[in-house]
Parts: sequence; structure tokens; C-alpha cells
Amino acid sequence: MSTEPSPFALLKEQERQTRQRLIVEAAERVFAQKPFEQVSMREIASEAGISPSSIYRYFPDQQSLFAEAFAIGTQEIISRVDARIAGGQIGSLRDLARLYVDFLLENDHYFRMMTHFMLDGRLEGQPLERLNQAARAILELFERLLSGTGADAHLSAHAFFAALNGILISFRQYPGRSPEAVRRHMQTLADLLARRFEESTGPQ
Amino acid sequence: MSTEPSPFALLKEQERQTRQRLIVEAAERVFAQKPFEQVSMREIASEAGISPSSIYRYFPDQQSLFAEAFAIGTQEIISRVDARIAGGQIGSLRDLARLYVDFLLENDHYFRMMTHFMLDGRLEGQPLERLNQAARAILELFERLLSGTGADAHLSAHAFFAALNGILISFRQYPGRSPEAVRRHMQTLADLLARRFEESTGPQ
DNA sequence: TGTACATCAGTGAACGCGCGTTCACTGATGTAC
DNA sequence: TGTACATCAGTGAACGCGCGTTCACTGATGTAC
Repeated sequence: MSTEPSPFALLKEQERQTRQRLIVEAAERVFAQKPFEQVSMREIASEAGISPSSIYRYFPDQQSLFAEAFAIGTQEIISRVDARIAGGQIGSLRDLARLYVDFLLENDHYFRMMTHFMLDGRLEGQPLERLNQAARAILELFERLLSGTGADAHLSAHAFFAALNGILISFRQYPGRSPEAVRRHMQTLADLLARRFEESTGPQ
Repeated sequence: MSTEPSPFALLKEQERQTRQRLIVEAAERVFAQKPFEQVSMREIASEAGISPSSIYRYFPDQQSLFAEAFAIGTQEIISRVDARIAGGQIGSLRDLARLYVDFLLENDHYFRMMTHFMLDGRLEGQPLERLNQAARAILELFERLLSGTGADAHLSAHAFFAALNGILISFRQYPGRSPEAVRRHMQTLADLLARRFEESTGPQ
């Protein structure tokens, strides 16, 4: 039925994807400046240097654009963590916790999107699938590092993952603290948590 | 300078506060039906059986109304916990964790507001003060129950509080689980967490 | 080489919507004399 | 008891705004013959 796509058609398609990518990157730059729920198509277009209507050449609606940005961020965090693991830089739960906290502090818009989707969860289809995959991948990392403790590694991984998210949310606006002090406090709490999870080696 | 307010004036003021309260309660009923960020003044007015403009007789703007609703919810959770403690129903970290998780699962709109303010933090003045007071009160509860473990009770309380919030957020949309299954999973994780914090009695 | 046609990225203007909020007004109640 | 006035809860209509999205159009590029 379908003809083999010509090299020209392929190239065109590639160029199209490149431009699509440029839009997503512009969106990420805007997300870095304000809560992403408040980001409008007009702002993203302006940042990308195109007109708002042009975005609709590449995404059917705002939802899809946001979900794509989120999916890309997810891929990034996973590949970063993978790289560190491959590089042997992550040997303990503590290392992983530290990396996780740092990444989410530095990629605030990604963190906001994650909590947004956790809270409101309007995701569907492929983007939802990607989010769940990412969560599973992270949980597996934690699980692997927890498997030596003798306790139920699966449950522990869930609790630990959730606890780190909670630290990131709960102390984000710690009254009267500078961003750097907040970061230190979060790292201290993450360390404390990791210790609690590492030291308990007894049954159950 | 100021005259003693007459009983009549006092009564009038009381009635005014009662009506103000009715508006807040209407708002809470609407919050129960949808994410509170999506709740409009028109909806609240409709639920309260008044016109939108009437709300402005009682609150200067939407922000203030929402903050008031939040402050009232905060008072409620604290007085509930206090009552249970006075009743001797809370003897362990586990009990407290369980109560906390249950309360926030049952008062979803309150939980959403809490995370909203933690994330966006547009609160100022008195409402912000109330939020911080509430957080401190809860942290003190945790701290008291953790003070026997020998570790730094203050930091542990922070970590534990944050971890519970994280559990509530991270598994809220646990894919493919019924609300009841989600609740059970959260309680399991909260229990696991409490155990980790209780059992570690060594130094540091 | 020249001409007619197809494709498609990009655009400016506009549409329709729901929102928070304001405003001029009504009508009920209480007060002063 | 009657009358003029003050207070204030409540209202319907409207304002102005910014949003996501659509639409008819332009202009550049490539293709067919």
C-alpha cells in the first residue's frame, strides 16, 4: 500500500522535528521563569521567535506541547542518572538521594510539572505512559540499592522515593531561608532519610 | 477615643461573621468537587445561594477567601489531632502518621491547598503566619514522639513530616489502583516509614 | 528554459470564552426628633 | 405616631482582560511537463 518514503521526504520530516524541538526548548526556557501553569502559548511563541498560531503547526494543542516538554525532561533525568551509575559514581542510597534532590532543585520546572501531574493527572495516552515508565525506572534504581537491607525492597523503594519528593515540596518555601540554605536543609534531610533506610538490616 | 461598642453593634458584627462563615463553608463544598484552583467566585456564590458580587461584601478578593478557607482547615486538623492526643489515642509515631494520612486523604481540598501554597506560596501576612504556625504545631507533635529515639528529634520530625506529604502526593494517582487500594498502600508506606524512624535508637 | 501547479511554514487578525471585579442601584431595618 | 435620614446586605449588568485556538491568507520552494 504505502510507498517507501523518499530521502527527501525523510529529510523534510527531520527538519520538521527539529523545529518542533526548538519550540519545546523555548517552552522550557519560559518555564524556568515562572510556574508553568501560568505560561501561555503567546509567551512560548515569543520566546521561540514565531507567532502563536505557528505552534499549532507542530502541536495540536497546549496540553500536548506541555506533555512533550515533560517527557523530554523525564528522559533527561533518567539518562543522567544512568550515566552516573555507569560511571560508578553512585554506590549508595545516599548518593542517589543526593543526585535526585539536586536534579530536581536545578530543574524546577520539571519538578513543578511532575507534582502537577501527580496532583491533577490530566495526562493520557503516550505521555502518561512515559511518565509511568519514568517513575518505574526511578523506583527500580532505588529498589536495587535497597535490596541488600533485607527488608521489602519494593515497598522501601516506594517509601523512599515518596519521601524525597516530600522533602522537595515541604521545605521549598522554608520561611526566612535563602535558596542555598534550603538546599542544604533538604540535603541534610535526604541524608538522614537515607541513613534510616540503610541501617535497618533486620528482618521485615 | 473609641467608644465602647454597644451590644447591638456587637450582635451585628457577630451576624456578619456568621454570614462570612457561610461563604467559606460553601467554598469548601465546591472545593470537594474539583481542584480548588479551578473554583470560581461565581461557583462559590451559586453554592452559597448569593450573587457573586455579594462575596465582596465579606472578602476583599478571591485570595483572601481562599486563604481563610485554608486557615480554617488548618485549625480543624490541629484541634482534631489535639483531641486524639488528649484522649490518649496516640501513643506512637505510627498512630500519628496514620491519623495524618487519613485526615489529608479525607480532606482532599485541604491537602491540595497545602501543596499549592507550598509550591506557589503567594501567601502573605496573617494567612501565611497561620500556615507557618500550623506547620510548626505539627512538627512539634512529631518531634515529641521522636524525642525518645536518641537521634536529632528536630531534624527527624522534619524528615518524617515531609516524607508523609511525599507519600500523599506521589501515590495519589497510582495507576490502576482503586481509591481504597491507594489508601491502603499509603498507610502501608506510612507504617514502614514510622518503623524506620522508631527503630533507630542508636546515636546520631 | 519556461510555465502552471502543489506543498507547506508562517502569519495577523479575530473569535468566543470565562474570569475577577466594580458600579450604581434597591430595599429592608433601625435611629433621631 | 409620623417623618426624614442613615446604614448596609444584596444585586444584575457590565467592564476589561488574557487566554487557547481558528481562519483566510502570503510567500517561498520544489515538481511536472
